[in-house]
Amino acid sequence: MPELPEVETIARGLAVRVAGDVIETVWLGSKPEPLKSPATEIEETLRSAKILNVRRSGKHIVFDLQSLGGVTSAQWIVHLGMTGRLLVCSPETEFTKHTHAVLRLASGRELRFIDPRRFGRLAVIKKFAPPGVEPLAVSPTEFAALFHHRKTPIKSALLNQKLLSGVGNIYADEALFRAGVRPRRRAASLTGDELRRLHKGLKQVLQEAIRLGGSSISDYVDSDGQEGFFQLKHRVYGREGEPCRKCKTPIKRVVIAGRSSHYCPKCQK
DNA sequence: ACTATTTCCTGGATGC
DNA sequence: TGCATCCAGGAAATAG
Repeated sequence: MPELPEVETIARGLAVRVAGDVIETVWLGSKPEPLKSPATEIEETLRSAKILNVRRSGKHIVFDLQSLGGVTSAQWIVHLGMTGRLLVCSPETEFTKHTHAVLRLASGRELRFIDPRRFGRLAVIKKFAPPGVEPLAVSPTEFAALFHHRKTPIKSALLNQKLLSGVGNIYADEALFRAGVRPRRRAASLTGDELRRLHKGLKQVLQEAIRLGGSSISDYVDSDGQEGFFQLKHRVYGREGEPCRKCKTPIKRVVIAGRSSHYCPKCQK
């Protein structure tokens, strides 16, 4: 389940592999396609475009494109959803089920979009702007202001992409543990000190996860097929009933807004 | 303007 | 063993 660190890892890997390459042909699978822009618009924008760069914005992968003559620029936006993958491979590689898009590159390779659960989305746009602020770039003051007067549980607020772009279920739980704050606490009820700890904890957990190549839960792998290792460092996520790494109290799991949330009842207030 | 709930989607895990 | 049911969750849509 790609969140910010996983998307960052994938985007970095893709940048190394396909930046500078040119998209020759575009194939989009039969309906229902996971498209946010009309299929013809995606085809026209991608065909004959040069990939200048690949990067992450929130949970989105942004391909910076330039038309062959260098006349126009555009962006191809890929959201991986839960199970989306972008694979760089040779044309001989066997076609796996749930392949929704195939780009033939001038280098002779293919860039394939595969997504069994079809929560992923493809779009083209002139200039992408994420809905919220970047968790790794936001200042402590800006961060605190996001939660001012919000009655929703802090866990839900962290997941709200209009506030912060890129935080998902794993890293929200992990950041709350590091801050010592329970997920059900109303966002507005957090003290200045708790907000500072949450801001610091979130940044730390995201940066450490990026360093370890993300968390490999279910079938996540990066663009090289490599697994991440951050799942070994999880302190609460997926550890219901297991002892807290700090105080040995069994980790609790509750459901908040339909999302499972994990916390230590002793370390988090 | 917010907040909460439902829906989409498939594969793997679980239960009888 | 086999079949049915449940569960995972990002984000959009819907309801309150």
